[in-house]
Amino acid sequence: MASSPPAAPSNFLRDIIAEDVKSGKHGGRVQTRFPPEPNGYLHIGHAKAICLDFGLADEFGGHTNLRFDDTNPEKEDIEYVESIKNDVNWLGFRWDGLYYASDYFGQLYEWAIKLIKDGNAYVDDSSAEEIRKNRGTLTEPGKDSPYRNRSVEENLNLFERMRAGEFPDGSRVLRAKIDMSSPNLNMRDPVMYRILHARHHRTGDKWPIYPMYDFAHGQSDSLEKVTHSMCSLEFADHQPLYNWFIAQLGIFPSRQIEFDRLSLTYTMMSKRKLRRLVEEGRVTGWHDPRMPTLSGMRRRGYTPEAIRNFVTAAGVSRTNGIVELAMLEHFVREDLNKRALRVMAVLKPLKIIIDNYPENQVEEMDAVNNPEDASAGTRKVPFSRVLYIEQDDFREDPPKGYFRLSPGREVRLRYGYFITAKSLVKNEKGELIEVHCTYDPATRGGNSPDGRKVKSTIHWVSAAHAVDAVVRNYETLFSKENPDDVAPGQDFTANLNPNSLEVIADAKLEPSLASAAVANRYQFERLGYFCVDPDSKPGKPVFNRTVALKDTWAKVERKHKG
RNA sequence: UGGGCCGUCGACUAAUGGUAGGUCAAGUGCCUUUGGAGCACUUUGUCUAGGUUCGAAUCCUAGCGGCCCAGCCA
Repeated sequence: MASSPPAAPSNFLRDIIAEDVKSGKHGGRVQTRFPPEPNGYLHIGHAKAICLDFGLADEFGGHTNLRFDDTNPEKEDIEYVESIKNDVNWLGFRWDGLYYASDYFGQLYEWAIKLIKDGNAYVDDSSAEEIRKNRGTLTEPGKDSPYRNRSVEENLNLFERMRAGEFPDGSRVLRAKIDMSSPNLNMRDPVMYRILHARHHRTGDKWPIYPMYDFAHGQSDSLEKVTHSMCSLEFADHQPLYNWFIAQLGIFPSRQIEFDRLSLTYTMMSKRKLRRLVEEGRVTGWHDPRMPTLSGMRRRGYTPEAIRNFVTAAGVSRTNGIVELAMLEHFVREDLNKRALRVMAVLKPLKIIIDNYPENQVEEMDAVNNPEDASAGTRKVPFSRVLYIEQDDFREDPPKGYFRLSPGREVRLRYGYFITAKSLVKNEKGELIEVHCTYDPATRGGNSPDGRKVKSTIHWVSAAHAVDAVVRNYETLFSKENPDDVAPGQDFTANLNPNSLEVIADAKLEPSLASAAVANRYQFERLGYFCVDPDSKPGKPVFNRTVALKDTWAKVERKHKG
C-alpha cells in the first residue's frame, strides 16, 4: 500500500491556472508539456518539473505532451530519449502527445522566411567573435551588425542557400531584427538559426541548419496549443523574446511561466557535472545508486510514490532555495515503512553459541512480514544453536544507556528466545570471535511466562541456514551540503565523499531471501531499507541500502561522546 | 555596474490588507517483541528603515542581501 500523498499546498502556478480556467481563457482548456533536451539522464530536479507539468494539467482535466527539445544534434542521442521516456513512465505519468522539436523543423523554416519577408530577420555574415563583440555588455548597448540592413531579397537568397547547405558551419547565421540597445541581452538581435552540418538522431542529414532554442521552444508550444508553458527561473529573461516571436508570427499565444528549480543538499543537478562524474569514473554510471538521477534513485530503491510525495511537499515558488536531503529521505522511509516486507539480516556478523540448546535441533519460528500491514502475513525463520548477531549488538563493556547484549545481560532474540551472554572467546590478537550464551526454553517466541522484561530485542540469523550476500551501504556522494563550496583552485570533485560506498562482502541473510527478485525492496529489521541489485547472482544476492532506519541510539551515543 | 527575479522558523512552504499556519529537522514524554513505526507536546520566523492604512508578511519608497543574463547550448 502506497502512502497517501500530502495535501498539496496552494502555489502560484495552480493559482494562475485556476484563474485562467475560471475566466474561460482558451475555453477553459489546460495544455502543458514537459520539454527535456535528450542530452542526458533525468534527475530529481526534472521530477519536480514533471510533477508540475503533468500534475497540474491533470488537476484541471487538461493534457500534457512529452516533447523532446532536440535542436542541438551535437549533444543529443537516442539513448537519452529512451531513458527519458522510461523515467517519466516510471515516475507514474502518461503523456498525451509525444513530439519532437525536430518534427517542426519544416514549419519553423517557413516561419523564418515569413520573418525575413516582414523585415524582422536578416542573415548575418559576421563571425561568432564579431557578433559577441557587437552585442555590447551588461552596461553598454550593442552595435548594429553591418549586415543588418540587407534587402529582403538578399536575405531570402542567403537563407535559402544556408538551408541548401552551400555554406560552411559558422559562416553565417539568421538573426531576429529587434533592438541592439535593449537592456535585455536576449533582445539584441538573437540568433535564430546556425549552420551545422551535423547528423541529427531523427532527421539525419536533412538539415544543415538548426534553429536555436529561442526560435523553437515558443513556437513548438504554440503549435501544440500549450496554454501554460512552465519552465525554470533562468528563462525569465527569455520571455520577452518568446512573446515577440509569437506576436510577429501571429500564432497561438502560449504563456510562459517560470518557477524555481529544485536543489538538494549533498548533491547537485548540473548535467555537465554529473556527466563528469560518470566520465571520470567517480561513479559507476548514470545509474549509480548515489547519483541524483531517477535511474540512480530507482536502483537505490527509492519509489516513484516517495519521490512524488517529496516533490509535492517541497512545493514550488520563485525563491532559490535548497531542500534538505533529510526531507527526501523522510518520504522514502514513510513510503517503504508501509510496503516493505521485514526480514532479518546481519551485516557484520558476530557468532553466538547457545550452549544449552540441543546440538542438532532446528525450530521454525513464526515471524511477522509487516507489522504495518496484516495482510502481508507471516513466515517461518529457522532457529538453531549457532547464530549470527550484529557486532554492534554486543558490547563487552556496555556504555550507559546501552540496552543490547553484554556479559551477564539477558536480551530477546526477535521471534526467538531470551538469551543471556555467559562467556567470550577471543583470538590471539584479542579480538572477539564468539559469545557463548544460554537460553530460556520457556521464552519461545519471545515472551516470558513469568512476565520478566528485557530492555532490548535484537535480530539474528541461524548460521547453518544463512544466505551469504553482498550488501552495499551508501552515504552521500559529497561530504558538504554544497558540493561547490571549495577552496580556491579546487572544484566540486574535492568534496566527493570517500566513504560514499561501503561494500560488505559477507552479510548473512535469513534463508527466505535466497531467491529475492531484482528490484524487490525489504526492510532489514533495525537496519534500514534494502533492495535487490541487478548485479545479483543465483544464490549470491546483492543488496543496495536505500536508506537507513532512524537510529536513536546512534544519536544518544554521539551526544554522550560530545 | 544595466536589466530581470527573489528575501517568512535551522530547511522547504502557506497566509491573495484582517488570528503568522503546515511539512522536514531538532528536543521532551508516552508506547513498543524493530532504540523502527506510531501518538502527544515543545522550541525557533515575516531582511532593515521609513511611509500609506483602523489594521501591513502582504501596498509604496529607500537601503541591504541573494540568484539569473554578455553561447552560433538548452
